[in-house]
Amino acid sequence: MTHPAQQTIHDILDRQLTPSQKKAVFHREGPLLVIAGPGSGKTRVITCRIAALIDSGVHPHNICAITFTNKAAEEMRQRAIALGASGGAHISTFHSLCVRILRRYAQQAGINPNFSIYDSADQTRCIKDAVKNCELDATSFPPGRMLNAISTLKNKLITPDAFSRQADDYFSKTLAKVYARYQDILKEHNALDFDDLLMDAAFLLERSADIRNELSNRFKFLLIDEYQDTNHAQYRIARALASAHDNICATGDPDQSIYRWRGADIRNILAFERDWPAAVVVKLEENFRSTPNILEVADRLIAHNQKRKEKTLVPTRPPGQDAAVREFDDEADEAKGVARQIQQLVRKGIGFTDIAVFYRINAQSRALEEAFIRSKTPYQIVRGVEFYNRKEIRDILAYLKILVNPSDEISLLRIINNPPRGLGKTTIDKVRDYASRRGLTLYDALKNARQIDTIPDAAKIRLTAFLNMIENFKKDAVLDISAGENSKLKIENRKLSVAQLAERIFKESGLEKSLKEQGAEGKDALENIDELINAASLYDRQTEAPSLIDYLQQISLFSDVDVYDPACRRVALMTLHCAKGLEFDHVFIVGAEEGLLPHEQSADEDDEIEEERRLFFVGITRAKTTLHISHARYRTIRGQLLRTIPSQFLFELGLESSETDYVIPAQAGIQLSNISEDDERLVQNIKSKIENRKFRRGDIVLHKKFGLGTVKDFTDIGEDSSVVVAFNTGQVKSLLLKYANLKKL
DNA sequence: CATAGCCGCCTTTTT
DNA sequence: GGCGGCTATG
Repeated sequence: MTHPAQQTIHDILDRQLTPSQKKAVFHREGPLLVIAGPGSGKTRVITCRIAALIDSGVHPHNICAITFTNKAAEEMRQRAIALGASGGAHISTFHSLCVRILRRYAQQAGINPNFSIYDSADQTRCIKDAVKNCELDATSFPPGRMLNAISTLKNKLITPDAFSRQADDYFSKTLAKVYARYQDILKEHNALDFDDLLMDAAFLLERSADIRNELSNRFKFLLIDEYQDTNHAQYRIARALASAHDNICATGDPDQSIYRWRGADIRNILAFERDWPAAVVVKLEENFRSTPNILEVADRLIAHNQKRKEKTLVPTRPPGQDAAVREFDDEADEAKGVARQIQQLVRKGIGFTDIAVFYRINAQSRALEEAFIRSKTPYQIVRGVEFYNRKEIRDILAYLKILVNPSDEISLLRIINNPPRGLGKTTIDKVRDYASRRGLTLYDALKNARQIDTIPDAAKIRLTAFLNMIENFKKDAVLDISAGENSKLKIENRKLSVAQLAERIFKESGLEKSLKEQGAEGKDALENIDELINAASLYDRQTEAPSLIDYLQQISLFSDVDVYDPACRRVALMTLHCAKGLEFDHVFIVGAEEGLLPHEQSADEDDEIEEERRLFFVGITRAKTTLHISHARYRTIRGQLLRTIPSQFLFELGLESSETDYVIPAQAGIQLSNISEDDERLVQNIKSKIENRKFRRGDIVLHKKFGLGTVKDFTDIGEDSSVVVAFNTGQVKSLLLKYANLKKL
């Protein structure tokens, strides 16, 4: 029997795959480890493998592929279908898979299936409460540090109980208490954080042999991409899912492991053969992406990592241009330089889509953005979560979350008096107090508002009105997927789609009115809400069984790269972390300076430096044709102009330093432009910029917010210099120089 | 109870 | 130099 899929897959096999790629694609039963260097066609191997499995008679339903991002999952789905594989294979991230498992087996996992997923802002609120409840000082136990520590524990599947048993010093003991309280708070809110999704799923699978067997037998073939960046919880989940058959195929590259800080454990991939002794190992070392010039640079850099299995990148493309390292005065200059280079590429007929700029930290995007606007270079900043972090978006989403999960106190407190409806702190505190005395959730306490004696009648009426409004929204919502196929039916029964519901809430909650009253100020917000409603209606149309809870959980797992649109003709700007898995013809990496790349927070430990090096390696190996690396001599960090030191990685790439300047070894093949730059001129330039930061009485200055003004006083005490300005608006302000961004005219 | 204005915090990377 | 949170004031 020949069906089209078979034809296609054999075509690809014969014409396009290398022998080692074939070996991975057609490996049938048992564990398989694919160690794939950058640009080795790994993604294609995985999609071909999915197609080949289906082709050989495996039902798509029995295949589970796990990718690193939702974007990668979506792409893989489409590629597999393009190869002739019918849809139906489960392809998603670990987190999405865990959400599905936890919803399906909620009862056995001991959770309510309508759980909210808390992001870092929600987590911060909870941890602050937890620290407060433990009667601790927030300054000695800062929320960020606590959350980090808890996240690390969860990634290692250490429960509060287990941790409190092993805690021996004061900090650990305190942390154990906070961790336990934090978990209780989440439980009370019926919420899980990102790490809980993994931890709860892992424990569920390990505790219940039935569920483990059921899932392992459903997913007879398990494929895990980017295995080098899995954490311990994910490893345990993978092990459980493969337990019935050992048909686990892991792919990855230890040299591209860049998420150690998030709990990723490189030992997972290094120990794969120990965990699955029968594993067949396939190495893909040929690189089909980059020119030998680029690969040489990448190779030379990564060779400096000590803890590494030697691996070579075998180029297959003909030689091209050498990588260029450029030096600039400061970040504005650097951004301008990048924009100029891009214009040159474009003049040669290269499309904006084929160009990307990578940086270490998000804050670096600002200078680039300014330069791109000025040079009219179209760009897209790949930062997806930003949209969902906007105040107005979070507001609407909080209303939606309350509908599915009334226990979600964080969301409830966000909206109860937003827009203002006369429910201030005093009233809310009284309800909270009542709730905690009766052991009720805040939402249930609202239902009893009339019985709370301390609350004045007027406030009782407002509380009830709020509650009625929410209950009213709830009536029209398709909350649940448990209805499954019925949900389309429900929509016919005059239930509202997610988009319609969001729109109704926006109008009837008063949010729209309050934004409109703000006039121009609220204009952006109104547009954002429009965009949210559009995105929701896209969800409604593209999802088989749309439901509010599914929608909310999906967008909670939305990531930065998920917004990257290769089809829009713009230069892509993103962090090096986001760049993983992507490729571009022309790549710019900016800010190759000590403290930035490698980042100062990672400068202490060798392991951390090695990870920074891998991060740079990932960036370099995204480039197909040309690679441009740059650094600036001065950079403004937290409002201060600092002299920088070129990144040690530049020297490892083949740059050597003499006392005053850089010398390029002949064999290194790296061009250093701007080298003839007149140092005198540079110093003048920088000096005048610094000089610009000194003021005298009577100087006319321009401030972004307050406009023109006259300097009344200036105290020059270095970085904390302050300046007193009488603005033409009549206001007299004392401003800290390092933050004020005053322009001398 | 609402609002404006001030203080102090944080800034690495993200599912 | 932005933002949330707190406080003083209306």
